[in-house]
Amino acid sequence: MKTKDRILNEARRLFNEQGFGNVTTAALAQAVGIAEGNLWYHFNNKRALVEAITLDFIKSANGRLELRPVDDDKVIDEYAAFLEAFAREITEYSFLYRDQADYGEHSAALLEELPKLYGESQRQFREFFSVMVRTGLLDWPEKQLGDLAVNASIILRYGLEYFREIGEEHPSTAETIRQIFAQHLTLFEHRLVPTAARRLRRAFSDIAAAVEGA
Amino acid sequence: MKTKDRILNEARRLFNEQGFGNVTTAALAQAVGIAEGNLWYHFNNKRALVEAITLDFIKSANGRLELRPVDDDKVIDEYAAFLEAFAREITEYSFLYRDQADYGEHSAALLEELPKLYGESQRQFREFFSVMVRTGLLDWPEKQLGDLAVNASIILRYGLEYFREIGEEHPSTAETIRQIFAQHLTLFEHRLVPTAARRLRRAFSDIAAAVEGA
DNA sequence: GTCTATAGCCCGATAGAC
DNA sequence: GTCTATCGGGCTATAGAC
Repeated sequence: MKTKDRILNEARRLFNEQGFGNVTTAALAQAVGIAEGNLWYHFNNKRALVEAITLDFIKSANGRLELRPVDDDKVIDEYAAFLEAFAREITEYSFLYRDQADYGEHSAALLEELPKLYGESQRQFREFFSVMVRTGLLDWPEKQLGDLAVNASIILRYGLEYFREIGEEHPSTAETIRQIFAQHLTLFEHRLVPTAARRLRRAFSDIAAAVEGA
Repeated sequence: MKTKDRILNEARRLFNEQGFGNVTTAALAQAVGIAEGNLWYHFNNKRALVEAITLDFIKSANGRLELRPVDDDKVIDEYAAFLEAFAREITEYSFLYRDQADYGEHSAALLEELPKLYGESQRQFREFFSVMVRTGLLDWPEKQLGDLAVNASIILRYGLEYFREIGEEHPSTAETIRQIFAQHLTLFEHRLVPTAARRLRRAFSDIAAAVEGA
């Protein structure tokens, strides 16, 4: 891999792990295995790292948004695949949201994209739920699917932080991911046909394993 | 107010607003209206500020935890009062959770207290829901009240951040508070008797107004 | 109890050799 | 494309006058 990409990967990893402000450029250079001055050959300043990672994030999010329900018979599997992509995205780019106060304003590219990303994301959740309702798997008033979509987003978006905060011991990240998926499922599991609920819970284990490998 | 208390209030306000790492002691001293060196007379170092604020937080949280349902006929009003206290606490001490990576380890006092605080907090939610179920206001399986309590905690704890992130324009903090209360209500509103739902929504407006004044 | 002056450190970033 | 050497600046914290 090119040095520039190694820097970006390591920066994203460290920012997520320790917070943007807590990662010194010296530590980043050391982690990459290059001299600190070499960073400034590839990027003008620390802020430019955020801009570059943001571009990757937008690409990743737009790819995830394309995961729509296409086959009614497989909506549960498709939903599970979508959740996996969503969880990956959240874990891989969490510092972009979390540390905004730290690195300052979002890049212009992200500011322009954000409202669309959030709006589309809500619509994406609603679409999956709609298909579940239409195929008789989920019993939920169409009018209230929007609220359910918001609640699901929040649980998935902040679940990792929540379980970290409450300090429960977890054997692995995979186990925590599985836990927030299970938690989001409790939002509507009581209105889901039992076979669908079981299939989702089974799918979550696979997702958790896949995310852990990342 | 004593200088020491003015420092603590201003520090908590600035930390919440800008993040612990982004508040320089020079800026804090200026905001309080004292010389920077004077800070180090009252506190040994920046970290000591966190310890002191933590003690206030523990006191506040333990006070909030005492809000239990006592009168079955007034459980909705009591629940609303509890939510108000919870929202205040979250907004007044949010940096303690959010910026932990920034200021390092929690104080020993908080580390010892945290598991109890979270456990009691879940029990508190469950108790209110239990009374609603017992008095026929809420139709929910007793077994699944724990999940509902977790979901409610997450929505209330991270709702402010979520609505800030998605960048929706809000006329005021009070309006956002009202919005996260309404959002958490959608978790169980469809199983709540209509009169109770209406009373809660009305109570939220009062809460929002009260929090705004803080 | 509050102030001024300043020490000492670490950070992000630059210059220039190779 | 990568390195070493170093700078200016902002930060936390100390010393000591008042």
